Amino acid sequence: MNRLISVTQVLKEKGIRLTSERQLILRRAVNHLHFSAEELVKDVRRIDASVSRMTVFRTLTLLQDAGLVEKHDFRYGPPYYEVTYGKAHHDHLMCMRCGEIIEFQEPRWEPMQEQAAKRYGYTLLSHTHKLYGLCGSCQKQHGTPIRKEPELHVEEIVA
Amino acid sequence: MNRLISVTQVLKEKGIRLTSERQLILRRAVNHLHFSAEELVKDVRRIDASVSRMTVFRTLTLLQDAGLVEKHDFRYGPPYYEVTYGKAHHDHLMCMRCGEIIEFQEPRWEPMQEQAAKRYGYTLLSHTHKLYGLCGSCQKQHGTPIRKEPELHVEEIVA
DNA sequence: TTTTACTTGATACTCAGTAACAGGTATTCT
DNA sequence: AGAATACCTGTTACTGAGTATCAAGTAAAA
Repeated sequence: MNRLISVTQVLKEKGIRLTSERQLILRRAVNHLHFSAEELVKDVRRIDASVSRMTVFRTLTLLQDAGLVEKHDFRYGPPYYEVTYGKAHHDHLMCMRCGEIIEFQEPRWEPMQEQAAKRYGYTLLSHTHKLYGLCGSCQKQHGTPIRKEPELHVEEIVA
Repeated sequence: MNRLISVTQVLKEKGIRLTSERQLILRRAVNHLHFSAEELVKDVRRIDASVSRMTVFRTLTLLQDAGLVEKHDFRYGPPYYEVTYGKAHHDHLMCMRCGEIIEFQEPRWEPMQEQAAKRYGYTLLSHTHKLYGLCGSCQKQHGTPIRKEPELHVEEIVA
């Protein structure tokens, strides 16, 4: 499992220069599953404070454009990034209380999505599918959820 | 179709004071299908400049908490808000080039989502499902898409 | 009528980036 | 090797989308 090496390989093939800053950023990124941009900045700068915030952001968009990293807007909290290179496409399930994120695959849905898009004359290029709920242990703990939902739903939980 | 009246009804029932500012904001909100916060601010202040940006934001979160308005993070552009009160749940299909947003219903998916969540011990409370692609007329217009996708995908389009 | 609770606008701040630009480092060309 | 070019980086400043604080105003309740 040396994802880092194959990622740098891909960058080289795309003619993207692999500077020491980018190497460090990549090394830190593959080390997290889901991370916010600001988290990555802190993480990188803790190791080498001379790397600027800008470079982290720039590298992040670079990697996104190269299709190696994906950005996910979850409903709660900041956007999360994820190194998707070498991973199969997957959807996300998030616990609204503790914030746990689970990745799951559901390939059966893809033809249906394709079909739905086609109904409106669209060609489908990508999609995001996110489920929100309560994980097993959070279901047991009553009280105010950390990440609030519309009243209606909250009532459902408490009941 | 007087959605405004029933919305204000709901607010009254929830004990939310219906001030003149909130009334104006609501009136403008139901007038748009999808709107960004900043758009709504401009729209409201064009009519009554004494209403502050803050009040618009506060009202927006108020309405979200009451379950009357939903916020959607699309991959391209700012977050969009939508008055969902009185509308059935729906998913979204967005054109990556022109930004058109189509709402569609796919109730057959819901039990499957329920099931996926259950597999991980989760109780499902809500979900977002967004499809991205090119609409009919944008498919014909070659050239650089306005809203860029990872290289891999763009190649697919052009090919 | 007075107290209390809710609303509002002003100001300042945060978080997640983007833009502009000058200086530095690689690459490539000759 | 040296010059020209392209690519990278850090600094500073800015924007967009909000959040936090607070004082003043307004409405509701006691």
